[in-house]
Amino acid sequence: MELAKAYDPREAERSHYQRWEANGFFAPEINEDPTAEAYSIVIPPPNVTGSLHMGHALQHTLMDVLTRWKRMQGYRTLFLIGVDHAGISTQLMVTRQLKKDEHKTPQDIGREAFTTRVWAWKEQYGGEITRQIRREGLSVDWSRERFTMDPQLSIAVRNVFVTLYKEGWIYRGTRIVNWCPRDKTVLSDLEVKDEKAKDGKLYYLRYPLSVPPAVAGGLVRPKGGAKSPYGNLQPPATAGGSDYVTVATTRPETMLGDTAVAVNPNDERYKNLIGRTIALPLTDREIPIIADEYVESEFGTGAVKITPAHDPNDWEIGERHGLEKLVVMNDDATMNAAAGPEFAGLDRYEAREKVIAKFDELGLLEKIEDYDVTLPVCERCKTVIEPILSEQWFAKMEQMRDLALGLMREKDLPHFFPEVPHKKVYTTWLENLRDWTISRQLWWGHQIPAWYDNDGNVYVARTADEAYEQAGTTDLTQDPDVLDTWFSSALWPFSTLGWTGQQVQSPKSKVQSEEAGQSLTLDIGPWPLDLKTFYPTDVLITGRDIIFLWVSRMVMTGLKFIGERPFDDVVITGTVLDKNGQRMSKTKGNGIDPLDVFEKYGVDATRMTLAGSATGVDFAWRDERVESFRNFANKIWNATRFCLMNSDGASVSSEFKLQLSSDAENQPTEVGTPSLADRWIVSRLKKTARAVNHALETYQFHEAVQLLYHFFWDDFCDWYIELKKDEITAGDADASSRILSILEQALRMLHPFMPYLTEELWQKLPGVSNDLHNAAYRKADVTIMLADFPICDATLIDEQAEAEMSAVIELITKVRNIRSEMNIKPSEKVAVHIAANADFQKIS
RNA sequence: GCCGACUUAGCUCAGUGGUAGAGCAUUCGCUUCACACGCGAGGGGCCAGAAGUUCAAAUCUUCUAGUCGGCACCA
Repeated sequence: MELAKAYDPREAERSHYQRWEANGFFAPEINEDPTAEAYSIVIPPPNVTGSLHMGHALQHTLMDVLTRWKRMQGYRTLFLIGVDHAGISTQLMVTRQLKKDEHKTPQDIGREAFTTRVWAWKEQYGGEITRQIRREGLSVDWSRERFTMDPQLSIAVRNVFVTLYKEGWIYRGTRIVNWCPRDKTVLSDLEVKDEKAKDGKLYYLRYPLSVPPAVAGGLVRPKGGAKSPYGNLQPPATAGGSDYVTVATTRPETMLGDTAVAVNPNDERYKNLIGRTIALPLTDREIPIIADEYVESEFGTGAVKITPAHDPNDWEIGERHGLEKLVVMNDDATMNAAAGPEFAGLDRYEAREKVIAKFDELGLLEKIEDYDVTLPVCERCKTVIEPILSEQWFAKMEQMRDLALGLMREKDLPHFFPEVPHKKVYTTWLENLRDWTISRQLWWGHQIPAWYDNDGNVYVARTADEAYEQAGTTDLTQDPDVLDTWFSSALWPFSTLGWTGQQVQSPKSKVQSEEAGQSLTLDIGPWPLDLKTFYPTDVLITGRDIIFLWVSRMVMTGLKFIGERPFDDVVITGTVLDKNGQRMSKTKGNGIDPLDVFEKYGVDATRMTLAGSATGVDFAWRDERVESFRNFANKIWNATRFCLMNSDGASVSSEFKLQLSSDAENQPTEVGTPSLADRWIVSRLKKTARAVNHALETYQFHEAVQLLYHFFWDDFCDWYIELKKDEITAGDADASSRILSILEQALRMLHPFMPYLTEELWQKLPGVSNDLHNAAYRKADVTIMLADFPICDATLIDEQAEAEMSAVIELITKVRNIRSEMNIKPSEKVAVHIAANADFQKIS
C-alpha cells in the first residue's frame, strides 16, 4: 500500500465523522460493559444566533480530547451538545430582519406572530453553529441534542421558578434596575459592563435656598449687576453661609427628578442648612436638605442632589428618609411629562444640554470640570445604561449562595483549573452576591409563569390551569416578561439529562440534601436514567467571562434541586488573542475564523494548536504555530507511509505481543529479539503514555501535546525509524511488525487530539481489528476511536536501555557534529574510532 | 480604591529550589531511496529591576516599574 506523498486533511475530514456518528460511536450506548463507569461533559450551549469563534474552538477541543480519551479508556462517555435560545440576541436579530423585510416592528405584528417568526428563524438559521461543531470533529451525542426552550427544559424552568417562589426566594419588587434604553429591557448587574466616557464632565449646579437665611451676612453680594431672579451670586467663602447650595453631578438632566439635597451630618459647612428647603430650579418644587452619612464631605462640594428614581444610592437614601421617588424618564431614555413641559420628549442628552443652558442663563451654573467617568453600558449593544425605578422579578440569592459557599468551604468544590485566581474570585463574588434581576422585557424566552387578576393579585403556577384554579377565575393575564436566559442555562447540567422538576430525588442525593438542611418540594416520579447515570458531570470547560453568569448558578441550582454539585472540576480556558495580543472582536474586525483555519491547515492541526496552549493562559494566535502542527500531521502521515511501504508480511501486534523484556537474551518474544533501540522505544512509548495520561488527568493539555510531539517526531521518527531503516527496507517482517505496533500505539495516543488523521492512518495499518478495541467495545465496528488508550506498563520501562540509548545518541550527534564542522559530505564514508567508558563499550 | 495575573532566546510561549526549553525566525551543510510541510549541525537568554530567605533562586518572600484582567466606586 502506498500513501500520497503529503497529507491532505480535507480527504480525511470528509468521511470519518459521518461514519462515527452513523455507527453510534458518540453515544454512550456503544459501551457494552454494564459496569462501565460514566464520564460526562455538557457543552456550554452556544447561542443559537452565534457562529463559531476561536474561544469555542478552544473549549470544544479540550472537551473532545477528554471525552475521546475517556471513551478509549472504556468509560461510558456522554458529551452532551445543545444550543441556548439567547433571549436578547435572538430577539434583536429577528427584529432587525422584520424591519428590513417588512418595515415592521414586533409590536406591529404582535407577540404570537413574532415568536412564531423567531421559531422559524431558529429552524432556518439556528443550525449554523451545530454544523460548525460537526466540522470540529466533536464526538458529541447528537441524539441527545438539547435546546434551552425544548418543552422538557421549559417544564424544568417553570418548576424551578414555582418552587423558588413558593419558598420565598423569588419575589416581585420595585427597585432601581439597569435599564437598556435601546433594547428596552432590564439587565442584571452581570450584563452591564463599564466603559470609559470620552469626555466626561462634572457639572456644578447652584440650588437656591427657598427662604433667605435669617442670619445676617448670609448673602455675598457681588459688585456686578443682577442677572437672575436669585440675584447674581458669587461663590461664598463657606457654602453654608450663602443662599444657595452647590451640588456636583455628571448627569444634570436627572436634577429634574431630584427630591432632596443631602449633606453629611458632620459637615460644618452645611450643618445649619439641614432641614431647610431648596427651590429646585427649572421646576416649581421645593425639596429638603437632609443629612445622611452616605455623603462624603470631601467629594465635590459635599452636597449631593438626590434622585431616588434614577440612581441606586439615591434610592437607598430616599428609602431612609421617606423621599418621593419621581420618575422623569421614559423607557427609551427620553424625558417624560414629570420632567416638565419644556423637557418632556427630549432625549436624555438633549435634556442635559438644555438643563445646563438654563442653569447658565439663570446664573446658576457654577462651573464645568473635566471628569473621568466610567459609564455602565449594555454588554450587548453598548448603549449607556440608565438606572431607573422599575417593577421587576428578582431572585434572592442567600440560600443558594450559602449552598455554593458551603460546597467550597467544606469540600473545596468545584475545583478550578487553574485554581489561581478563579477559586478566590468565585468565592469572593459569592460572598458579596446580591439579588438577581431575572425578568426581561422580551418576547423570546421562557415567559414568567405568573398570572394577574384584575385587582393585580399574582398567581404563580406551573400552568395557566393551575393559576385559574388558584384564582378561582380564568380572567387572568400572564406576566408578559420572560426570564433571563441564564435562568434556564443555570439548570443545563440536569435539565438536559431529563430532569423536569417532577421527579423525586435519588436516595443518595436525598441524604446529602438533608445533611444540607434542605427541604424537598419536588413531586413524584423516578429519576430519568440519564440523570442517574451522568449527573454529576465530570468537568466543565468554559471561559472566565461566564464564571458568575453561568458556572456559579449551575452550582447553586444543582445543589438546590438535585442535591448534588453539577461537576467536580471547572477548567477555565484562556482567551485567544490576535497576533498583536489584542482581544478578538467583531467591531475591531481582528477575529480569526476557525473555519478558515480548518480549511487552510486542517482541523487536527488547529486542534493541536489550541490544545497546545497552556491551560488558562491567554495566548496570541499565530498562523506559524498551526503551520508547525500541520507539518507535524504531515510527519505522522509520512512516517506511516514509510512503515506501510515496507510492511509485506507484517502486521500490528496486539499489546501483549509487543511486550519486550529488558533481558532480551532470555525472553525473545513473538516478534523477534528486541535490540537496544527496540527496548528503548518501548520504554519511551510507555513513559510517554504514563505522562500523557497524567497530563490529561490534571488538564495539562499542552503538556500532553508536547509529550506526543516530542515522542513522535524526535524519538520515533528521528531515531527509531532511522535506526531500523536498514532492517525494515531489507524486508525484515519482524522489525516491520514491531515498528507498526509502536506506530499504532502512538496513533492511539494522538487520536483524542488529531481524530481525523489518526483514524485515516490507523485504518490502513495491517492487522487492525476490533480486537484492539477497549474491552467495552468489542462488538463495535473497527475504529481507533474505541481502541484501548495506551497505559504505562512499568515492566516495560527500561532505564538501562534509555541510558544506553542516550549515550548512543550523544555519540552519533558528536560524530555528525565533527562531520559537519569538517565539511564532510554525507555521501563520504568515514571510519570512526571510539574511545568509551567500560560501561558503554558493550553497547552495539 | 480592593484583589489578582503576567514580565524567560528576534517573535509567540512552556518550565522547574540545584548545569536554561519548544515552535517559528536565523546561520551553515544536505536532490541521504517516508517526509523540503523535510534531514543534519549550529548561533542566540546575567529568565523586568532591587533587596531578602537558602549551601543553592529564573523558580520562595518583600518592594519597584511596566502590561493586562476582575470587582467596587463613580454626587
